[in-house]
Amino acid sequence: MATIKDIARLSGYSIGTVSRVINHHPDVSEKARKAIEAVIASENYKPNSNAVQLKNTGYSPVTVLVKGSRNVFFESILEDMQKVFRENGEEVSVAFLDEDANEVEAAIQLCVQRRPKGLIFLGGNLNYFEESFEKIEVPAVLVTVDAEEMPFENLSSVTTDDTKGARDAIEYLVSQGHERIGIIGGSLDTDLGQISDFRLSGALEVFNRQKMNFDLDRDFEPSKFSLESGYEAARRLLKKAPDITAIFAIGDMIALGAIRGIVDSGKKVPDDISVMGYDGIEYTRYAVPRIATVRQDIHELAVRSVEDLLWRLSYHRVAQHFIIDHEIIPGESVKNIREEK
Amino acid sequence: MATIKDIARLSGYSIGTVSRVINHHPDVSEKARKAIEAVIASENYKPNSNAVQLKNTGYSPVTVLVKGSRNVFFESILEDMQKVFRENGEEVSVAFLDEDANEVEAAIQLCVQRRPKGLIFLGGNLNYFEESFEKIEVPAVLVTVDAEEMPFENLSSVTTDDTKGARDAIEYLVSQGHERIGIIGGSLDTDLGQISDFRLSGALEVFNRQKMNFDLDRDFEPSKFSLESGYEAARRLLKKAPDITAIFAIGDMIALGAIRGIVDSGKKVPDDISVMGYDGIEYTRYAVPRIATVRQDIHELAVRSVEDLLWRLSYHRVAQHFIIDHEIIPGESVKNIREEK
DNA sequence: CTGAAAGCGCTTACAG
DNA sequence: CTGAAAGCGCTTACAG
Repeated sequence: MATIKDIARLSGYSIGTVSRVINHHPDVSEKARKAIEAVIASENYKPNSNAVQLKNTGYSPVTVLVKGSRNVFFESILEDMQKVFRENGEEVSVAFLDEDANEVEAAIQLCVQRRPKGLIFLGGNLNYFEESFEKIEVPAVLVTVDAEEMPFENLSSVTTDDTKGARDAIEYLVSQGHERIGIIGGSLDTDLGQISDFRLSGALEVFNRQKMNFDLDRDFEPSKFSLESGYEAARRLLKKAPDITAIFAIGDMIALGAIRGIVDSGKKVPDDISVMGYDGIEYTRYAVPRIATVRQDIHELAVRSVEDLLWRLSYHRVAQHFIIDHEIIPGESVKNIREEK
Repeated sequence: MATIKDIARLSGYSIGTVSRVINHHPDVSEKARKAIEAVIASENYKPNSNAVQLKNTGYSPVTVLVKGSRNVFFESILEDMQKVFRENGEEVSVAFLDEDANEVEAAIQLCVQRRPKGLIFLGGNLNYFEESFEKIEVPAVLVTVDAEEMPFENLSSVTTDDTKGARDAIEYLVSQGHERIGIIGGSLDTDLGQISDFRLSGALEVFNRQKMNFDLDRDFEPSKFSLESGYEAARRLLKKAPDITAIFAIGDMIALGAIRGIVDSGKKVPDDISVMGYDGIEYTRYAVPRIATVRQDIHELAVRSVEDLLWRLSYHRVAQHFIIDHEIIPGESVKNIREEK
């Protein structure tokens, strides 16, 4: 494996000069540059990144911390992020965490060991950030949770407005004539810190404002963002609240599991129960029935996050907080029951 | 950020001794070990991995190269792999490639730049391996494609028998009374090198052996492993071959897309058209209808691959080739049309 | 514009 | 059992 020394020897220049052409320093003669580039090409030489990083104050590539490894929505964003990194010639490293891991502690560990030059959190819990993000010094972006209220100068965030998205979802169901609506997803025993908390609270807002009949004990079932969990939750919910006409699942994976749960309870979607999801993963457009959902702009979430980080890596920009649009996508899974009444 | 120098200074020992306790060398006095470990703990010190790797002949963590970034089946395997790595205290790095990228060239690049100590290929094309795998010197495992025939001593493989799996799938459809079967997935214009090629050829074997009515031009449609591609392929296939009673989609994602395509063509699954998938991703068990598929043992694929690599990293074992079981999972998406005749 | 030299944080023979 | 020193592959002032 060729090293910088080999290139120096072969080209007849010193390793210092070789290093300069590698790093595109201006102070190199055209002649030297040409000669050295030729040798680099013929040897198929690439700098050993360990050595490079050791010198460059020890910075390794940006790391994306993905919270929840079977999360199709996150995976879609991740895919787009990688494209943007690639286009900009930046390496990325990806680490997957459990859905209920403490991502900030994991990031601190990672900073100590590998010294990434930047971090992207795909999913996160604000409570963990509040507790210990101060120990992180590199530029970071929190994606899908708003960090505007956090007092950190090195933490940007890119999100949709989950509270409003959930409000819109419930209002959409109401507009279709639904008055008894159940909710699946998230949990009640956490402080306001995660996506699910915001979506839940948005939904509750509408119920309160419109003085709708909604009882947390009866009309709500907690669920993780998984098919299995959505399935079980739907079955439990139907037993507790047999009179609901619609279910708002706060994630599309939950909605998919819920639909199977509803069917296995002997009911039909949407004839007996309408189902609305959240996120807008690709599969909602192919399911039978097609699933109504709150679509987030996945591409925009990815591009904004990566570009913000890249800018801050190169220039001393301050962290920013972006809100990305969402949109209600009607679908076959929600029935308009207005006329029936 | 504490360095080994700080630990040496604080503990009163030399950096050499500190290094020895970090790496669990035997030749350290109990007293020194205790003292140094205490300082390490109190400083929350972790070795800078760039420096470590620079020295250790420059080896960075194992890298998993995932071919196709929206591949739910691969993602499930990846998840299990990460668990096994974690249990064994090994770091992993993940890189995603396009479905039709040349994974071997990508790996060569990666070896030059980052010097991973081992590689796992999640998906791959044997033709690329044949062309250039010889340039790779670290231990590697190819997962989901059999490399038994390849002449490489540092390449293990862990697969199911895709040819046989496809044979079993077709035989299952035949046992349910289907005689006119269409196939979606893969392509015709490649040499035998990828998963899709093996599955396709397994299916064709049965058609030939049983002298069934099957015409590649009429009864086959190429497709990538995606919802969209499966959808389009199913619609085209139904136009060309309106008399088929079943479709074998050589991947579950293709099957899911195909079902929507069938429905949008005005037909019902399974009443008009039965659909059989391949892989056994979680969602097949939650879809409506539940999807009949060839289930691969995802957990076993993951565990075998990682354990084989870890063994070979520590001991000079030779590469091995494992065949993992598969099993036909009946499902609501396939109708038994025997009695109808 | 170029080279010689110091140093990034670590490991590992080599002495003792 | 321990320390001093060389060296991994690179970058970057410092001279010239």
